[in-house]
Amino acid sequence: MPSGVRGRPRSEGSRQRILAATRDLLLESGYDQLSIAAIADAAGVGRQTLYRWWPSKASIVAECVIENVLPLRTVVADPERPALECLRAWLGESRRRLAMPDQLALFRALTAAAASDETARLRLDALFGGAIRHSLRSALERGVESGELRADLPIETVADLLIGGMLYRLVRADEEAGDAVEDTLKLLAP
Amino acid sequence: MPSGVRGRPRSEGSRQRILAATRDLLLESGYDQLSIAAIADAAGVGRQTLYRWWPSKASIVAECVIENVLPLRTVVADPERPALECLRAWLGESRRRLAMPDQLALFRALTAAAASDETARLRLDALFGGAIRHSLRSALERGVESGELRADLPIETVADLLIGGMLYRLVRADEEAGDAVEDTLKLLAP
Amino acid sequence: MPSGVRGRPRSEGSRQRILAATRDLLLESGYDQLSIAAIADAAGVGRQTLYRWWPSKASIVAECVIENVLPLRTVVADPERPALECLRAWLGESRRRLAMPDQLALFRALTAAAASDETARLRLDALFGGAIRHSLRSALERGVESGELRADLPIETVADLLIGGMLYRLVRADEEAGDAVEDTLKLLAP
Amino acid sequence: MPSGVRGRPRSEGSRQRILAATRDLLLESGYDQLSIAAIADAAGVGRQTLYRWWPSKASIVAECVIENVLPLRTVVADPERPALECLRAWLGESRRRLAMPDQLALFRALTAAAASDETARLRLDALFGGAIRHSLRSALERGVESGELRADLPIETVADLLIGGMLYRLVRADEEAGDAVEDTLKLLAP
DNA sequence: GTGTAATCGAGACGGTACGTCCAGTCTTACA
DNA sequence: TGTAAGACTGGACGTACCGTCTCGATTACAC
Repeated sequence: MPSGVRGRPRSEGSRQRILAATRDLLLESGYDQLSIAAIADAAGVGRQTLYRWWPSKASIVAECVIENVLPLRTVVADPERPALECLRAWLGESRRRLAMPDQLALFRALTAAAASDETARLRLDALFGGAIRHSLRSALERGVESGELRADLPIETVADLLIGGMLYRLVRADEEAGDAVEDTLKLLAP
Repeated sequence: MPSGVRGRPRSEGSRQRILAATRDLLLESGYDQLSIAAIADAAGVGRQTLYRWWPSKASIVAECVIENVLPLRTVVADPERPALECLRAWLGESRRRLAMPDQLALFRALTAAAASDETARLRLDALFGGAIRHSLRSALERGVESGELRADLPIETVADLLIGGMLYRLVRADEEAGDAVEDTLKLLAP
Repeated sequence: MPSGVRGRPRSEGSRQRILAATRDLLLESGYDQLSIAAIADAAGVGRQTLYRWWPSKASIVAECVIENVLPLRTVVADPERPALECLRAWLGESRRRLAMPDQLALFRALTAAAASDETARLRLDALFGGAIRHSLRSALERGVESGELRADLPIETVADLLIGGMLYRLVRADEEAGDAVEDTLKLLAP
Repeated sequence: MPSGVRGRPRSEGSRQRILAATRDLLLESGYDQLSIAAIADAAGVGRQTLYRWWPSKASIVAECVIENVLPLRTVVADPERPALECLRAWLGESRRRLAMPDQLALFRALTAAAASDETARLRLDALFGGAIRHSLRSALERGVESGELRADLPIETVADLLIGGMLYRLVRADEEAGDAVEDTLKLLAP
């Protein structure tokens, strides 16, 4: 019974080293300064190996995110805890992350990647529109059911607004004033 | 009494031609394809003139926005009309713009610029955090006063969420479902 | 047993085209007008290929000479003919060459290159101090042995003076008077 | 009755400062690195002032030589001393100068200027073909008259060879062996 | 074992854009 | 009018990457 695979197989070690090198360089110097040649050199890998497997710089970065190589473990709402508490935790934790220079730079890099490259946009949207939006949505639904949140809450729209609010902080230059977390929750309360 | 100004003054004509050329090229081919050399050539200007006055490509783009060279005339809430109507108009018009490929590409370019360049971030934030936020805030305030909106509305936070909601659409890959405009307004209603 | 050679080998064709293009441009417009970008364009070669293999414009010119790409085939003393006749031929031919505008411009370019660039100086000296000086020296030695020239002739010094005399003509502005060839030979006669 | 000269007269101070600055920069970094903008800045002079009075970089350098701003005081044969002694002094002193790195660099700069620029060639030839050649010629003539040198010495040709011998040392890369001074004199002896 | 085939590292290739430097000109205010 | 200052268009410089290509070497499967 013949196998369908001929020739030397793809090197998993190289792939891992490429993702690790991308992560390091991205955290060091940001998305714009990241070059494919530098990734290849840092990973000890031929340049063609990168071009063979990824169509663009942005998609390598996106794969780093998907593979959890980049420290982007998003706060996922815990289905056991009350909805309001979940949302408060997500809002607060997100804000804390964006106050850390490393994480801020990283998120900005991802935003730049998504804004300029179609492939990266698709992959990143799969993450944010998938994992994050789903967990937010479920927390909102639980809140509505339990009466913690307004009964007429437009779930989809609110989830979009919450994620957008995070995003807006990335491209803002100044610091935010006031207790945005509680203000946001007030909006959702009955 | 000697004047403090020596030497040939900066050419306003060159500056205008640079901004116009930047606008044209940006709308044609997008932010990533935009090169400083191409701007200089299209403007009939020496390359050094660009480097003399702007620190980066992104900041030229930002100045285009500030100077209203780019067609970004934001919908400013009309202080004569009812607040709710103003907000509805702003939300609807913003969504319509982002449905137009040209405008979408342009906004994405600006987002990429803001995400990757400090100078551009400062300039763009002055616009969005200035003109747009201010008009949204005043509309929200009028709405609270007139009773059209909830009395306990956290103005600042809501303005951030509304702008963020717009921004999130830029980096999303898929289409939005539902009547987001009315859903958003429902959130703010008493 | 692994070979020590890795990567794509240097393209001999590109090297040849670069030297040919340098020759053409040099004969057309002179050394000062010669630019690396123009060579690269004329040779249909990337600019980096030039910088990869040559440290300076002058050393490319020098390599042209070494490779006999430039029409510098020096008059080499024929060991069969009498020494005096050889020297007379070399002196006369050299003078005739420097009377031709093309050859004069070319020699001036080489002199400028040697005067301003260390690499070029080394390479050109290998030519003049090698081929030309060697042939002159052997002619002088034959002349001394056969009695055509003074027995006490300081060979090295005379060779230097003869080459120097040629060189001096390059940087002189006015025309030379008198029969310099015969005068020079008279100096060397017994 | 008004003078025939209108407007502000040429500033002699500026001219002096320009020549001084040219000398300093030339001795520092060589002819190729010398730029008109740098001269103007170092001299505290407007760039236009340079272009108004000199046609090229090389001609400024040439004027430095003519004005003895550059330390090129050539050994002029002393008419009181015996001819042979004069020539020996000139040959030795010239060789000593070319052994000093500063002087060598300076002479090379002048050679490069003469080889690449018509104006500089004319001006420098006026110096070497004027002052130096004249003094050499008169020393040779005295030597012939006094019997110190060969009676049939071709004065012009020998002067050319002596200057050329010096010149050749400029563009040579290696060191010279042997006692070239005495060898040269031997050639001229009866 | 002995092909056959695809991947690997390395690195040169033709190009594009960068940001700097300088050339030579032009336009101010001042002397 | 000459001068210092300094902005202007234009263009070469040398560097950094891009995406492609061409090597020898490696590593699997198929025969």
